[in-house]
Amino acid sequence: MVKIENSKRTILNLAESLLQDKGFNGFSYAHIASELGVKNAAIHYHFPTKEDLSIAVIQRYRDRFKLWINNSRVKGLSHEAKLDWFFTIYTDMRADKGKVCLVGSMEAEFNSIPEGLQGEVQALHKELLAWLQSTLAEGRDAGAFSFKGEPADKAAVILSTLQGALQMARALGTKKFRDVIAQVKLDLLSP
Amino acid sequence: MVKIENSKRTILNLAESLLQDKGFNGFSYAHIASELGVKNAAIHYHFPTKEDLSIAVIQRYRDRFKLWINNSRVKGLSHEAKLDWFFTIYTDMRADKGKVCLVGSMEAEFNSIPEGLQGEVQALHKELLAWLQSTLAEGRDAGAFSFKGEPADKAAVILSTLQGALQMARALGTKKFRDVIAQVKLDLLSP
DNA sequence: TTGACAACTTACTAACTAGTAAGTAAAATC
DNA sequence: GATTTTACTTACTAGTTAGTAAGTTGTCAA
Repeated sequence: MVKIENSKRTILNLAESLLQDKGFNGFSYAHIASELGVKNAAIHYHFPTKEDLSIAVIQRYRDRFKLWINNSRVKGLSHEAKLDWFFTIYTDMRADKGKVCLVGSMEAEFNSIPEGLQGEVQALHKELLAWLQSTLAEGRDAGAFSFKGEPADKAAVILSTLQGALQMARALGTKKFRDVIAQVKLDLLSP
Repeated sequence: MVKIENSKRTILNLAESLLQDKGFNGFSYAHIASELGVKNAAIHYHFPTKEDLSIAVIQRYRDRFKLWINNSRVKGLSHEAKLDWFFTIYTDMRADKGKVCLVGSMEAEFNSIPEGLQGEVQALHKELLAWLQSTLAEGRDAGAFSFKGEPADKAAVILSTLQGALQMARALGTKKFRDVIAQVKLDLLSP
């Protein structure tokens, strides 16, 4: 018996990576198992079903995001720096083998993923939106951002843009992605 | 032999619908065949491989879009009405069983679709961007739109937003989608 | 030292996948 | 009226899928 340390975490890492790379219908237990050098059944031992595994990936991501935004390092940033921090989450994904955000990946195949997973995706999307909304609201009140309309709507626009731009970059390249980020900031920062 | 009139077109319609609903990895020849009341092999007769079929769907969509934008009905519209026409393409998709745009669907699973299909998706995305870019440029020159930066970048932002918003709507509902459209227009139309 | 448990492997199933080859019947062409 | 072509069906293959059941082995606690 070859022991892999922290199997559960390693499986989650690989599953997250595959979800962002190929989507729910594009990856299999065989992919994970072969990459890990174990048999399919070993994955089923830790996560009985594909739904269980995918849900665990999203839940871990939700926990991680919650930790980040409650961390004093992020809380202490200026309004503009908070926004930049959020954007780096997406630029980092793009830099990491052209990954796409989990939410976008799973919403694109929303109608062919299990119900429990749909619920997790919905919850994550709401949490991302909520943070961005309040960050935009506070930033505008403080004079750091300039935009018309409701912070909730502007947050939905910006999050949709980031999600779409990561996908666009797969066909049209990273330069296009960077241009989008720059344009979003231009729209938001100058008066 | 039960004859289906215009089989080829009917198959393309169904395949397009399935691609927008479940994505490339989420649909099979069996889905199409059963919906059509024929056997799998009948689909293979018209489109030998899944790649052939998917490419044909995108090519037809590209032709359709080219026809639309060269049609005098669209060419004769005001700048604002042109933008509204473009937005209705997406609101219609949302209204039609929560479909997602072809480009977004296939870019989300870009790394697990055939190469030839990737090329078609890329070509379609470029064509959509090109039209939107020139529409934005002309509209701003004429004083109908107001935005900072390059039309090419603003077009990439708006297209990414629409693409992301259709996906977002699957988890968060149609109201959120309409809010995004309204916000994009607010950002673009008022001075 | 024993026995329980964790973390696997082996071996399997049933369903589904894309794709093929050969046959058939109606319709169009000659 | 004969022949070819079109649009299928039947029957199949080889590979992949998620998932299960039973057996194995190293580790650790009592």
